[in-house]
Amino acid sequence: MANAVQSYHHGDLRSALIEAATARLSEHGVDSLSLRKLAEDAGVSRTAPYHHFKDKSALLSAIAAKGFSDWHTAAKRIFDQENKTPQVRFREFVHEYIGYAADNPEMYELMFGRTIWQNQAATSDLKEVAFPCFQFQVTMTRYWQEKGLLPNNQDALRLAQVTWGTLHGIARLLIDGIYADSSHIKEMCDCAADLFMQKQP
Amino acid sequence: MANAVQSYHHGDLRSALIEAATARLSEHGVDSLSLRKLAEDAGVSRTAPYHHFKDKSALLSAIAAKGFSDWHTAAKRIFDQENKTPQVRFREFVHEYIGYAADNPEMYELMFGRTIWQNQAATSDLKEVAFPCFQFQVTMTRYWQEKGLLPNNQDALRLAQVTWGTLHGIARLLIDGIYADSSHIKEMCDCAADLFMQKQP
DNA sequence: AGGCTATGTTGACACTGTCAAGATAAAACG
DNA sequence: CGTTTTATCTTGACAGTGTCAACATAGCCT
Repeated sequence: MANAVQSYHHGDLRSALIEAATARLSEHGVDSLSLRKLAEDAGVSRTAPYHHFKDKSALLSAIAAKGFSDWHTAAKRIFDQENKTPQVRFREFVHEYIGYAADNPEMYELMFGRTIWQNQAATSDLKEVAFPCFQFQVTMTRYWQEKGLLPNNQDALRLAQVTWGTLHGIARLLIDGIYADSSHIKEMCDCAADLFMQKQP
Repeated sequence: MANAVQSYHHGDLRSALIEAATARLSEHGVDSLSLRKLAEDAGVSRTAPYHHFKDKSALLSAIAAKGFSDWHTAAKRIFDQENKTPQVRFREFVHEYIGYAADNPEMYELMFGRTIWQNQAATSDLKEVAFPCFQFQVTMTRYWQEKGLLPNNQDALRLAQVTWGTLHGIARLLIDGIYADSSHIKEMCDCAADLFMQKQP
């Protein structure tokens, strides 16, 4: 029953809420996301969402989970291009990562912001999607180490945390508009890639 | 009149608010900071703070400004130690930066979080303190380039954004508890420092 | 048919930031 | 000194928010 319009039971409120929230998120930001408004958008009463999500944080986690899943597949797509050299793919990955963050600032903020992670507030649901995503970063790092792009004498996990940290940090500086503006994204990405690959062209 | 206790006029409400807010910040986090509670703590009515701060964001900016000022002097202190080699100082700086963030997570979150920066919400007051702080990062980067620690063929600003981005990113991953926990801080710092200095010991 | 469960509703509560209007003290000025 | 201006603080009010409790409805299972 996907199209019930005016019945007592909505039919698929959970999906409707996530969809409305995702739309509102990218337009007005995570701070303007209120359960009550979302409920109104979906045409239900204020407390209806509580039958589908434990609380607001759980709704946000569900949205973020979708984001992680999407990003994970995007990352894999870049990483698996076998017709390109590891160097090229590495550089592409850097650009794509920052690009994703710059193009979806509110989603990125939600996914990697404290809102859903602090105080062990993360749903187990969320963790199940996010952790493989994090883990993939380590897998890629190990590969880049094997290919000689990154120093081989460092622990892969540690190195992954640092390289990812770099991308994460640049992304956040850009998103929050702190001493970095979006007109220099490409230069920053190349600078970071060069720095890591220890190859100054 | 610094010690008026029960008079109609508080005497130095502005300072009292900042002090109370700073204390509450490090204990309960920025999210639990409410103007009303702060006012109550200071023994004044709910709307009294509005005669000293345009709005909540202005109060937060004032606190952050203090944080930037403190950090700036700390950074200068490390950078100016002439009895140590640039290498040692660079490594120390990395450790100090992450250490500061790890020791004052809520303050760091406030200073470098979107709360006070988004939507051009930053007070000019705040900018005046924060920008020299950012600028100092560039100055240091240029110095490290001259000393051969960092690649000399990169634009100093760009390189500063990347190196600072790295520290910022690691700090945030740690603070938000995303795939990095505080028991490996030192290893992560050394890994980052090694990566930058292109010196694998 | 009857009951269980999922889902939706209204009412209520305790919060929040912020504005408007009035009260009071201190400072400035004649 | 008195008066007026200004800075500060107060109460009242409003529109929001997340969330709980109690109740209503509809669909599904036996």
